[in-house]
Amino acid sequence: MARRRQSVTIKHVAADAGVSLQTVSRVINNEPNVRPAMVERVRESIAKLGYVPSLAAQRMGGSRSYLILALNDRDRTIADWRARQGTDWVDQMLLGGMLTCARHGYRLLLELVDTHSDRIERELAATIAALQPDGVILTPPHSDNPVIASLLDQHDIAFARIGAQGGGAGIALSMADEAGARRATEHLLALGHRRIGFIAGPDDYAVSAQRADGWRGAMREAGLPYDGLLASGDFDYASGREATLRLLGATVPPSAIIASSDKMAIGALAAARERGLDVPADLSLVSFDDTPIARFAHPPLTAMEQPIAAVTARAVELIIAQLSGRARPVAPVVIAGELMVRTSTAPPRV
Amino acid sequence: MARRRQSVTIKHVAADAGVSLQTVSRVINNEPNVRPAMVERVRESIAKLGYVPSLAAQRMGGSRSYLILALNDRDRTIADWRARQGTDWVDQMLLGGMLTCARHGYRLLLELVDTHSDRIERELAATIAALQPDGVILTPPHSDNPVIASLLDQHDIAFARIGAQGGGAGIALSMADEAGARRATEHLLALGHRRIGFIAGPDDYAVSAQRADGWRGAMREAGLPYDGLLASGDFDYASGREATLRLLGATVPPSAIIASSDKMAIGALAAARERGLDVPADLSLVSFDDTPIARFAHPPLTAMEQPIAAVTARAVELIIAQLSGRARPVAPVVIAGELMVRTSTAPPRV
DNA sequence: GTGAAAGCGCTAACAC
DNA sequence: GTGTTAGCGCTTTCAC
Repeated sequence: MARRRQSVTIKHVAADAGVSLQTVSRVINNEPNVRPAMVERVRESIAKLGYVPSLAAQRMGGSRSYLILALNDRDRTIADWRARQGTDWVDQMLLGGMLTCARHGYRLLLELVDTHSDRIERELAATIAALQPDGVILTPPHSDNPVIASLLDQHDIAFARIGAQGGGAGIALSMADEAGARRATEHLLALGHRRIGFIAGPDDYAVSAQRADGWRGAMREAGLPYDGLLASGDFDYASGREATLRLLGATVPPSAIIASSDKMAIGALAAARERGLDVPADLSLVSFDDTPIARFAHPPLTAMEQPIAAVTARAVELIIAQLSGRARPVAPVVIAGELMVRTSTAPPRV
Repeated sequence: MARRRQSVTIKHVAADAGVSLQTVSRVINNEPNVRPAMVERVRESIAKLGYVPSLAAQRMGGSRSYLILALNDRDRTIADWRARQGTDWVDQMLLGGMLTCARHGYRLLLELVDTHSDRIERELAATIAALQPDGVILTPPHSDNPVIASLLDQHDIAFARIGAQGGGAGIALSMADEAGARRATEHLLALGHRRIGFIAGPDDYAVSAQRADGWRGAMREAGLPYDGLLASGDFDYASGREATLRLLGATVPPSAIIASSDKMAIGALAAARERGLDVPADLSLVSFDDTPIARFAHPPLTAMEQPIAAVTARAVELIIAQLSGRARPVAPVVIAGELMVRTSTAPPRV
């Protein structure tokens, strides 16, 4: 294999414009100390020759790689891809992240890492060594993993934690999960529901507790009891179905249920059907995430949207801002989703 | 910003193992001319120090970047992401491509490029200059773009063309579109249909013609006419609906329709409903792609699967094989999808 | 089989 | 303001 060389390098541009390499470098990086006339001349040469700097060389010379990693849980991501159920978390991240990166001359690279493994530290260290990313975006459940956070901090890599509470290193970005659950609960309360069940997600996801807190808070404020109305699952279909069967088996079953994921809500729908209950006439259902599956369900599910694209876009912007020397926000950045009201919710039977 | 340096470099390993840089390099790259004992010693040092070579430095020194680009159409991809209809082409590419790349020490990077633009050449040249990928995977409609092919060829970059016919540079990989359309048609013929309509895709996609040919071939072999049974769309919902209304407006309308995409099939479903037709009782429907939307439709659609993950995985393997000096396959590599029979197809009314 | 030297394309540090 | 110098971490070439 022949040595693959750049066809047009900074040298060619420097020669063409009759300046030094350094001046060209300064123009490329929008650095000060270049006369406008020079800038102009260099820009012309760049355009004429079609010069584009090599990412690898930029990384080698300087401190930047122009690479931002989107770290997702390997098992869950692959399982979602294989299942082909329309889970579009990754797509929404790419939508928000790639486009925003591109606007700033960065690239977003998706990386899958094994959460539950004790090898995670070694795995991530290897990725960092190989890629030398300028920034990393952590998604649940990685967002709340202290091992990852301290490793990134050690390496002095800017990082964002999506769905995380504030505190600790990194930029915390929240999708207002507690408020969202509150909003969902209030929607049901407004419809006249009094017994509202809640299916929480797994404990290793911080958002699980946040959502449950929102529901509890809204119930409390409405002066309603919530004992025996909480069940929990693992975000997947089967667990949603089972949790629903448990809730419906109570002596006074709920007239509405909020599930912490679309998939659990679909499981809840199935459970309701098994029990001969009509949704929404006998049981109202609200889900979280608003992935395509929620829209395609019958009936279409009322769902709390997760503004993943917007959050990822913001995460990229904040990382790049931090790279440019601006301070990272201390308080968590909150980007709330909307409640998409569809036909799985209705007033309870009287 | 402080200069970001590698924590463990080839130098550290060389020092630890008491050998030269070159010997370490040889071990990393599995090159000959190193005694087994040396290999062993170097491997131990690598493991002990947790050394991982820097991609950027590997690219700078040698000929490889260990990067493979997956080139997708920008507008269509973004539109699909925004629509959130469960289109999972990108996900399936990542599933097949990322995992296979990882297995060989490569990374897959998704890149969106504007197809229709005349700037495509410049845009792609810039991407090549910046990233210096070792390989590129072209997806429709890029697969059939001669400008892209010749540019990659010039730069001596290995590339695969998914959904392309053979001939020309690059590795052609086909999902057996003609055979698939034939298979879909035969399925309907076996059910007893005689008038089978076909909604083709847009002309700039080579697969459009291939699929139409498969349908025509099967009809011809069955001794059936197909005049007035062909309509065409742009792969999207509205065009599928309109094409169906046209086909159903004929004096002797079809009893079955094959749509060249899931979205057009959903449009066809809507059109049938508008005309008061029941699917499958009055009209059988088969779609192409088998994205999640086909499964979630009512009734679930019989669909020709596109084995995108498998094809992408194969494309990565062939590109890496070519990089290692093996010859690229001359004939197109064919990976056929299966016909997923669901409840949108049934015998015609007698 | 192994090592020393040169260079990939770029930027940081420093001189002017 | 601008140019010069010295690397970054690796592979290639060529000598031994």
